[in-house]
Amino acid sequence: MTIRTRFAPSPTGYLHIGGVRTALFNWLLTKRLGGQFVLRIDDTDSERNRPEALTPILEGFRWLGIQWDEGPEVGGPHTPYFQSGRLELYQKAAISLLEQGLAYPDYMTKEELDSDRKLADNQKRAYIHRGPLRDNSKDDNLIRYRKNPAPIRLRIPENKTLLVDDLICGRCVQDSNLVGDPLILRADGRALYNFASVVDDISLGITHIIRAREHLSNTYAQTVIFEALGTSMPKFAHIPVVNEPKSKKKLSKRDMAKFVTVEVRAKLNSVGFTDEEISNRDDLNPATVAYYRELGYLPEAIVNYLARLGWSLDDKTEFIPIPEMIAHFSLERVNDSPASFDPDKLFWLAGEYMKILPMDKKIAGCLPFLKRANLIQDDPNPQTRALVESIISAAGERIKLFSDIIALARPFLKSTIEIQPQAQEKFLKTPGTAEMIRSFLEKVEMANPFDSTTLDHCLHEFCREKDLKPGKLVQPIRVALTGTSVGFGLFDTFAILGRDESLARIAAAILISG
RNA sequence: GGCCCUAUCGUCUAGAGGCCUAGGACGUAGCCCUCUCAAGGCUAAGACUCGGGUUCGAAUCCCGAUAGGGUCACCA
Repeated sequence: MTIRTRFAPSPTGYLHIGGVRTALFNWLLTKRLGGQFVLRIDDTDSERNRPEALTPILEGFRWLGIQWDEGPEVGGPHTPYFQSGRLELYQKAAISLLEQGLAYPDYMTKEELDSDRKLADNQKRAYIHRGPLRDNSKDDNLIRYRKNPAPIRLRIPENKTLLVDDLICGRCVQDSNLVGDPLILRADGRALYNFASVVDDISLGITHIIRAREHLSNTYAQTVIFEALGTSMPKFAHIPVVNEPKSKKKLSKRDMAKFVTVEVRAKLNSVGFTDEEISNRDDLNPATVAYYRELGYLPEAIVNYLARLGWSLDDKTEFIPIPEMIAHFSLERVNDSPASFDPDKLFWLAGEYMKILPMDKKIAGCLPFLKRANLIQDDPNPQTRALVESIISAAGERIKLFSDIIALARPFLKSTIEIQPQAQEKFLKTPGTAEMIRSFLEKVEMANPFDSTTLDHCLHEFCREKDLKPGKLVQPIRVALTGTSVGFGLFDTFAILGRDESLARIAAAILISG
């Protein structure tokens, strides 16, 4: 029997980092063992459900390369893969439990429940719900329900030890007397997540349920449902949660707004997002995948990073391409304790993947960022493309994120450069600089051909003649050519700019300098 | 509060009783290389939560304390 796993997101409008990791572990195990990975949409809560909120999730997974074998848009033998389209299934299952006396209708009002809960709270004990009809005869319960439909609750058996054999947590036990009777179906026939989830897992033939640790305590009640529905238990693996950076708190979907700090906002601004867009889109947030995509992170880096968050290949390997990951992934090497999300390490990994990215892919990745920054046209002509290529090539390993191209390429794609005030002060305004640049300009004008080798030779010769350290000349020239004191090799810079533009910029700098 | 889970450098981790004077990685600091930056090379600081056992021997097993987290919804 092949394994079947699933990931069941609710359509929230964004793909959460923690969720992706859970999905990834499911996917990796499935690929490793050769089975099907199912995407199922948990949209039972109609209030929260917006159809357009699904697209970002699907797009996110596709971008990451995590392809589902069954689910929305790809279909499969168990269509539909939306819980909203499977309501009948849950209703049937709930009624069948009712008929067997394993569930009962509960006519308690919200007010009654609330006051019971409050009472328990005041007495500092856990509230364990037991509806009045749980021990009533099943026939009578059925008659009452038919006459007057009410919410249906599962009848948790008394004095039993509920057992979850977890692939990661080991054998976990819970006294059934400490588990309240969970609601499984609302009076209007809509199922609740914990019930719908089990019914679907059974109907979809899910063999391994890999999910976040926070679901472990739900699992005890779910084991009762599995048993009541007459199927064998799937294998459970409750993976540790992802914590906030440098924190012991869960990286939660609630309260995500706090991650949009001034630094985050500045990064988003720098790739062209307005403050308005940032506040209107809830996926422009470091807790979502879209954020990293918009900043130009390579998807492979995110997958690699997330896989290593809680899982390790061995005692030293950090860089693990996806095929390798699939070949070696195992639940045995998933850690037992929560892990904090570390943006710094993700950033480093993004750079590592960028280093090995072929040039054509690098160009393809950079172009959209240049367009968004209005540095090139929508449909760049061959000359522009060639220029961009030479810039990317000269930038080398300075590009870690695609968005890095914006700052790096700006001096070459704009006809007028802005000279940074500090750079101007430090490298152009110092005494004697104007004269030095002027005489260097005279020498450079003679350079023929105007290429790296000749210019390199020319500069070193000049420095020897004037008894100058190359650095003393290079920095002012760099500022003259690009407006900043950091950038790529000076001769690459000359070569990209070309003779005329280079000479013009140096001449302009002499005026500023002198 | 009840119940459950977890506990190695700031962070991610290796470690399944002797290979551990605890290894790697990110980050940090310093040095080297160098036309700046990036990359690269070298070096440094930096951890077994605490207390009891078990054992010839414990980061590793057991118990307890402590701390953190999760969960107790007509949310998913």
